[in-house]
Amino acid sequence: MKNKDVAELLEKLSLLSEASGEDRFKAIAYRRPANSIKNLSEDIDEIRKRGELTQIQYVGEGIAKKIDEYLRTGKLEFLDRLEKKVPEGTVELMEVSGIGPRTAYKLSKEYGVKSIAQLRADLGAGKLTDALGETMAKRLLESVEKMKTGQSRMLLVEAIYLSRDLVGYFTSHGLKVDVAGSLRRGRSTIGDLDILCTDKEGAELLVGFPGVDRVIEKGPTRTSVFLKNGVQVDVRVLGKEEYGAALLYFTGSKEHNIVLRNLSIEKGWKLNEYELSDVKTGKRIAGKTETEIYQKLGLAYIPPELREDRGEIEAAREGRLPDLIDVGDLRGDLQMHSTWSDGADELERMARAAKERGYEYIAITDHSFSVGIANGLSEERFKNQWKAIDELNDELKPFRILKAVEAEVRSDGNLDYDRSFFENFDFVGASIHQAYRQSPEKLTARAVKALSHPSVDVLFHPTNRLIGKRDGNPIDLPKVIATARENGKMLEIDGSPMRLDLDEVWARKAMEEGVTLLIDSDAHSTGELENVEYGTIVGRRAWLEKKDVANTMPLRGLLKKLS
DNA sequence: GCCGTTTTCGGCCCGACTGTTTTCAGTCG
Repeated sequence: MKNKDVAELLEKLSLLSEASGEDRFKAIAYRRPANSIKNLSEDIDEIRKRGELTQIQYVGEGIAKKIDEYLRTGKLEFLDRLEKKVPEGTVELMEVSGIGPRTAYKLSKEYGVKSIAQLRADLGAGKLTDALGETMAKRLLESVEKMKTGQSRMLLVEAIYLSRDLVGYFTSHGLKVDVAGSLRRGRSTIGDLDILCTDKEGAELLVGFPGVDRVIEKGPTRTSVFLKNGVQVDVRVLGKEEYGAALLYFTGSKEHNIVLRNLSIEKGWKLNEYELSDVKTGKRIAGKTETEIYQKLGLAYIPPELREDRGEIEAAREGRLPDLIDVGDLRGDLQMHSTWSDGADELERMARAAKERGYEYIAITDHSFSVGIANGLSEERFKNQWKAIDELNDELKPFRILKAVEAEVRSDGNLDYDRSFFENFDFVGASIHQAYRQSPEKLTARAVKALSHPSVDVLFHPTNRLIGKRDGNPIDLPKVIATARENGKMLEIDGSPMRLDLDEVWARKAMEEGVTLLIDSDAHSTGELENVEYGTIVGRRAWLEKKDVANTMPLRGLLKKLS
């Protein structure tokens, strides 16, 4: 799958055209299709082979030709030419927060700064103060130092906890605030937090938040700070009549907003963070609520999780937005661990905590024996575990613990136990943890083989990614999805905050192909049972409805599906 | 470079904040 490479290629073209200072609209023209291509769930090379590249949103003849050349030859002559026009280091310098194309060009061309490392050294030695002025030089030094410490995006779960602290702080001072930005949309990683309020004190109050390290900027309607943990928080103050427009604007995504603005322009209107208004008369058309603005634009209300310019505008216009799944729809959780393998809490505690959450059932999916490091179970130990499960099931009726396993898919695609032994389980999930550095072909073959095993019900965390630590395994997901569909097997959205796997793009693809999904916690302690909340957010971003997710079914229906 | 039920040419999202090249360009979201 070359989609990511092609998207990066276009982003590079975008940065280079920006840096070369020719036409800033060209830069935009390269960036927009990069975004569409990232959201494709089909291999772009397949699209190329059918000669349909120009059907991708924002790809015209020019870009199609470039993509074609790149995919066929692995290079792009145009890129080489463009790179020669721009001084070495320009594009790299633009990665620094506070450096845009003009400053990057100036620094590389006139002051010979060739890299971020050199920028850091030169700034540290005070060499660039003449070029930038004292304030800018100081600011940029802070920027590059911050990059060095590797501060990047937070996990969704970290952002959720941090936002609770912030909201609590404002609430304790009598202010009502809303969190907008990518957190409201539920992205799997969050860069910074955007907080909205109608109270003028809001901007001032942020400065007094105990976690604040430094104020970046402070105006009457907008204040930005860095917290001690490196996270940027922005507070925006708005009037009550503007609040819906502001919420819409600051929730984004940027791409979604741009489409809304273009829609407004078509109608002779203008949309900004204050209102939807008529360009000619200047008269306000809407602004108090998001719903009102969508309505005036001829659209149904679009839930924040869908606002990514992935077809939601058309769906809203045609009245075919999905009725998104809610975490309360889940009646059980089909992946969790106990002290029988690598969990921190005993079977009984997990079961009682799950029952407490209101579940009708859970599956205890302790590891199979080849995952030695996770204390995987032998057949003998499983038999003992089942006795314990039977006793608990008697006690907790009608709540039901399913006898289950997270079965390791070994390097050759085989599972740990004989087929006859697997028949004792109510539910079997297969996972690839070991030997994940195999070739894409081997990894795909393993997943396909596991999904073809008669006892396997689901492939857990199909790509095995760990957000911020390692990319997903390079498996052929379209093939895995097709295999799951053909064999009537399920795929999982693992709610563990570092996994969230499948991600929203592939979960949506699986759903569209008719594959049933599971949303599980993969909890290793009772506290982690809440992971299903994060998994459900991914499910919502994947356009899933209740009917698309098996663990929304009542126990009886689920057992029927599993049999 | 892309796009078009007014357009195949002439547009391309919009505003806040900062620093300072004191009237606006650069950067960001």
